[in-house]
Amino acid sequence: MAAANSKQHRRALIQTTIRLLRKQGYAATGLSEILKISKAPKGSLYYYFPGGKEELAATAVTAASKTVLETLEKLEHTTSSASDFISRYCTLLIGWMELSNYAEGCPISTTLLEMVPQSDLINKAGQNGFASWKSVFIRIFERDGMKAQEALEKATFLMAAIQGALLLSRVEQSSSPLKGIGNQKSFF
Amino acid sequence: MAAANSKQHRRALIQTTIRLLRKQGYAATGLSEILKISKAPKGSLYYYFPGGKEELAATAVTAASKTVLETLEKLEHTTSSASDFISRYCTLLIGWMELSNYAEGCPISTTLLEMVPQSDLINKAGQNGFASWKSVFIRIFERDGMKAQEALEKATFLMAAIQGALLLSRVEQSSSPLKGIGNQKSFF
Amino acid sequence: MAAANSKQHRRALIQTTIRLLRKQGYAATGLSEILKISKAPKGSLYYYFPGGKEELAATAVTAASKTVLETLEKLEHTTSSASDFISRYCTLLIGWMELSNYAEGCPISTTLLEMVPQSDLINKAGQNGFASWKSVFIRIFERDGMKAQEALEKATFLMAAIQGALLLSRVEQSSSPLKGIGNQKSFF
Amino acid sequence: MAAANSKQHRRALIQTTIRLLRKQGYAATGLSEILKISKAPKGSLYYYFPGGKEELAATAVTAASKTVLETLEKLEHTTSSASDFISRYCTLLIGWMELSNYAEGCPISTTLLEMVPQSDLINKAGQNGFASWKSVFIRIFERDGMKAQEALEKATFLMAAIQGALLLSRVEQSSSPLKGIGNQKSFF
DNA sequence: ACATGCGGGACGTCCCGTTTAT
DNA sequence: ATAAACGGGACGTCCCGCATGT
Repeated sequence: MAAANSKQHRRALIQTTIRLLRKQGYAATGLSEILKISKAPKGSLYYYFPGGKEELAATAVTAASKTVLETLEKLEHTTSSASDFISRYCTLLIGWMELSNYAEGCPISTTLLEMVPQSDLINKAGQNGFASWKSVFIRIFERDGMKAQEALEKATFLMAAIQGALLLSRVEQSSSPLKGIGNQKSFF
Repeated sequence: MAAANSKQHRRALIQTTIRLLRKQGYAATGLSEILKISKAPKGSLYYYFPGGKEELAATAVTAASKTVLETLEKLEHTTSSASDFISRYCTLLIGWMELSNYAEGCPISTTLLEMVPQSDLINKAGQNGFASWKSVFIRIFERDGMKAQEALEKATFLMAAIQGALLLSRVEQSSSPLKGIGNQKSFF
Repeated sequence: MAAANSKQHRRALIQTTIRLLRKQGYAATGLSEILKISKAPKGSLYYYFPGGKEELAATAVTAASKTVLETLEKLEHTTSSASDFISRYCTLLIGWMELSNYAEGCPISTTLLEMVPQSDLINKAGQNGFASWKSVFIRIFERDGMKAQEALEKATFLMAAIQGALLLSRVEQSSSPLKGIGNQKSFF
Repeated sequence: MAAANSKQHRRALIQTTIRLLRKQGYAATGLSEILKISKAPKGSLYYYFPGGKEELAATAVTAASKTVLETLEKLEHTTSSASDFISRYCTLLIGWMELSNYAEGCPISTTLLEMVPQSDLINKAGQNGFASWKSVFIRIFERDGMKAQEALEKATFLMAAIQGALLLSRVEQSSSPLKGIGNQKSFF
């Protein structure tokens, strides 16, 4: 029954791509590797993503961003202060990093660093993703009574610190950079 | 006389690799591309770097790290407070980012994100590089009278913030994340 | 109402195929290219031509041959001598070649050279086409009072000369081979 | 011993390509097919022909042209009149066509028809080949006492007739078009 | 009758990173 | 210290089934 798993291949393709991009980045991830793991036929890939690897990757970046966004929003609704939000988010990240042996950090940053100068499509996807996360951060700070301008600055700063900590954490194989953010009183 | 430009080829190879890794990362950088730009003969590459691409890249990472370290040390000696150091460093980074149209951020982070799970050699080179930079940051904070433990934490945090800001800056094509760090009073 | 442009897609498919085969030959002409240009849906192709690409090409060869035949017959009826016929035909061909910048010669010879050893269908279509043209040539010579046997030989020779001249004309990007035939007194 | 068959692979590649181009044309001939038959490693192809398929094909066209040229020159030196030359050449061609079951005509015309509008390299190779053959034809006619201008015209005409006859011969699976040229008194 | 969505795998070409032999 | 030669795999995309509409 072909219709049954109609868009199943498409989904599998995207999910597999998200995983591989997170681990290896764009260039190191072969289409054939994606195909093998996702068990999707090559023809489907070309059918769903006529733009080939680039389009698939951009779609994966968008999808991964959305997943992160959902986590952030859930956290937004289950915490009451920015301080609480930050420390709980860091705890979450630390858990993931340790679980994956510091192999899986931000799902999109590797790909973005590689591809921003080379693919508008992926660049756009990344910008949108980052912007959507930042919106949550901004709301968090505003909820604490901060003014718009200051909240924006703090949010940007927080995003940078987290991204950087994930990067360092990966390279140093240690969660201490992330711990540093959780403890930091710097944001208030 | 081949001996004249004896190690010239080696140098050219490394410098070219640094440039390309910074822009495109590891996987996207072809050996043939390096060869063409550096004008080194193909045989030389394997003569100087028997470990092939991986060894060349690790060497490039180390060399690039050293260049950054020298910049940091120079800054260390021409500033008197951590606050001054940070703001001047950010100004420097902003200048470079704007000059390169946000294309050239940290010279090694892209490569590290790609290769840490796959190459011990490169991973080590990156860890050493990061550690050497961090040492400077620690000294900066200690010079301000901070205690060792606190200086370490601040230094780690600062590194994360800068790395993250460079990343965001590249993706968003804007220097505002870097500006945020310069203005931030968060480190004190 | 689908029936309105019922066979329109079929026609478009054939006409597009004729054009592409003339320019690029069989193998270089992709089904997807034909589909895109003709704006016919993929399903239609296999509905009208269950034999796929081969059948479509054979149909196109037949159709193109018929168009040429009609030109020849018109010329047959508007000229009175073989000599006149030949020179007017060459003038016609020269005009087309120059107009298309020597890109469009015989509409079927490229395809035939490629496919004769590989497709009976296309081979047959080509043989029929050539035979139909030759009939006109024969009649032309007989009209001049030539005997059947001699007319056949002259017709074959004339066909060869024209085909060869079109080929040379294409390669040399010059109409001089065709001019040579027009001036030739060789056929009498 | 790799050095022994140093350029052997190169030679094999070219010879195989000549054969396949003659039979199937350019587009239908796959690089992998060439590789398999010639038993040359894939890397060698790229090494000897950095321009890929196009360069290989152009080289093959040139080589094939030269072989034909040598045949023509040998014939030039073993015949005394143009008439003799033509009839002996046609006899030769007829023999080859019948031997190969009308599968192998002019070694380069199929490729040229396909590629002239698409590859300058191949176009040039073909033009040079054709020109070199024509030179022989011209000398043949001049040797008979013909004036330069007339010899040129006759030579062009003869080339066209032969090329066309080979084409027809292939399509009609019969050597009669070639026989027609041999018998023809048209050239004098 | 006609059209389409979706799927399937085979190659095609390019080029990469690497040894072997000077 | 370098040239010559190698083999593997990347990505693209091609031509073609079967389902399913309408």
